[in-house]
Amino acid sequence: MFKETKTHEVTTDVVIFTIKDGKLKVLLVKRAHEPFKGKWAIPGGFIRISETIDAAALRILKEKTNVQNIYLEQLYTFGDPLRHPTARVITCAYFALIRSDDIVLSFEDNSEITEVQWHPVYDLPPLAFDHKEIIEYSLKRVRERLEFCPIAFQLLPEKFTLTELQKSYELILDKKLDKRNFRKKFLALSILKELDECTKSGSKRPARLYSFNEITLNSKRGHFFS
Amino acid sequence: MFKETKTHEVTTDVVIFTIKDGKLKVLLVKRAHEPFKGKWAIPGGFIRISETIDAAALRILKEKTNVQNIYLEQLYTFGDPLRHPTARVITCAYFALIRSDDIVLSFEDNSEITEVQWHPVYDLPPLAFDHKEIIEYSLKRVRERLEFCPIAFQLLPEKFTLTELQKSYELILDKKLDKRNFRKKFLALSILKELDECTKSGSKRPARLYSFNEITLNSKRGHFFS
DNA sequence: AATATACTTGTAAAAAATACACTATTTAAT
DNA sequence: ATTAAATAGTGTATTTTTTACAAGTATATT
Repeated sequence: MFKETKTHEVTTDVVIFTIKDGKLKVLLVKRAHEPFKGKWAIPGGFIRISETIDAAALRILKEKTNVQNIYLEQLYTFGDPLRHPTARVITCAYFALIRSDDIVLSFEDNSEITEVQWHPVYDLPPLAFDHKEIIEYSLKRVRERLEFCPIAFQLLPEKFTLTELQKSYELILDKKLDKRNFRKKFLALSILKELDECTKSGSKRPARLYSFNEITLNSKRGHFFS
Repeated sequence: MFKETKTHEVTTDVVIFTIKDGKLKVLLVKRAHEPFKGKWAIPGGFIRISETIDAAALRILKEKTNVQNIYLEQLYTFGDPLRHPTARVITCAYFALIRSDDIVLSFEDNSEITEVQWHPVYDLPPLAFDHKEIIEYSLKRVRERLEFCPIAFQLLPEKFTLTELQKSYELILDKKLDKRNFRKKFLALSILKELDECTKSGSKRPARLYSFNEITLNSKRGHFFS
């Protein structure tokens, strides 16, 4: 199919999750050019020759969201020769979790992209390349991580209620959890700091606010220790 | 450090584990050329332009061990620009578990390699590139897998005793396990088939032989279901 | 004051993990 | 034939973890 002399191109694609409007969403960009012109895709780009892969993924993330210092983990490297219709492109995929609040989506005008937007992960448009598979696999990985490591806090604001925390778990795992058991388990982990504040009662009974203690995330297959 | 026009090279390296002489070992090759001439390294090679990454890893594995149909899982992609002293080489690392018995190590004469040998994983020689890190990370991953998935059977012969199975766990986890609890847990999993045979008493009391029921391994982050 | 809504809390049962010591079968030596 | 040495095999009690499950509390609205 390809001449053996042709070289590989190496990219990184970043699946960026957030919670917004009570839904779990991923960031997608609309492609300006062929292949897959007009189709939605995960943000990505070429890895520069003197840049680590992590740095490339961070750069992509920052270009689109202007966010730094977030949880970013290498997911898997996808390299089927047929994944790109006209070239051999190996992509090292990452996933990230961010709070969507204080984020302004952006893209350079002269770019490969005509739009940037959050899409509900359980209701995605048709995607370019193998990006559907990459997102599904990301979701699987995030769920695995959640079992061992409270990475969901990356999706929450600094101060949050236990109900919000539980909701983020439910969105990711896509199932209901028992409220009392959830709270019991989390409080036992002693990674939560109970604050002296409550929600300013948007309505109804105010809820206690919590924040996370500093925890150490090891981003290369992040397990955590408090 | 590199001109941005220079292209990446993409390789795959495979950490191959086995149990031999009562020790957990990895397969290393001695490099014939610079860089790291004469140093031991994990077997690896370039990914061909129309080959999947999995296929490339299998090819490397087969070249050195002539083994096929074994557990092979993508580990991580290492891409520090400084990991190779003179080029930008991104490597997609895999690990594999094989039985060393019926294996004849081999390498082509006109090759990059002057020797192929098993080395105890807890007593490694100095290694080329970042291969020490890659092996350490493999070991971490194998241990993680072992918690959920009895991949250790890949290291055992067709028929084995429970003591041999336990020993393989102890070698990988590098700690002693309780004999009764180990047996209880494994028998409860009902993935073992008790055979009507016993060891032909090399000495002492003969031990019951078992084999594994067919289990499905999902090699892309293999979990298993019996 | 009554009502609606979301917040908070505890206990009992089941399941899983752990700790722990003796008997059984064989070979080799006397 | 008896004994010693080596490895195989087995069960129970305790602790820990997970699960299931329902009623009272604080605030805002009417």
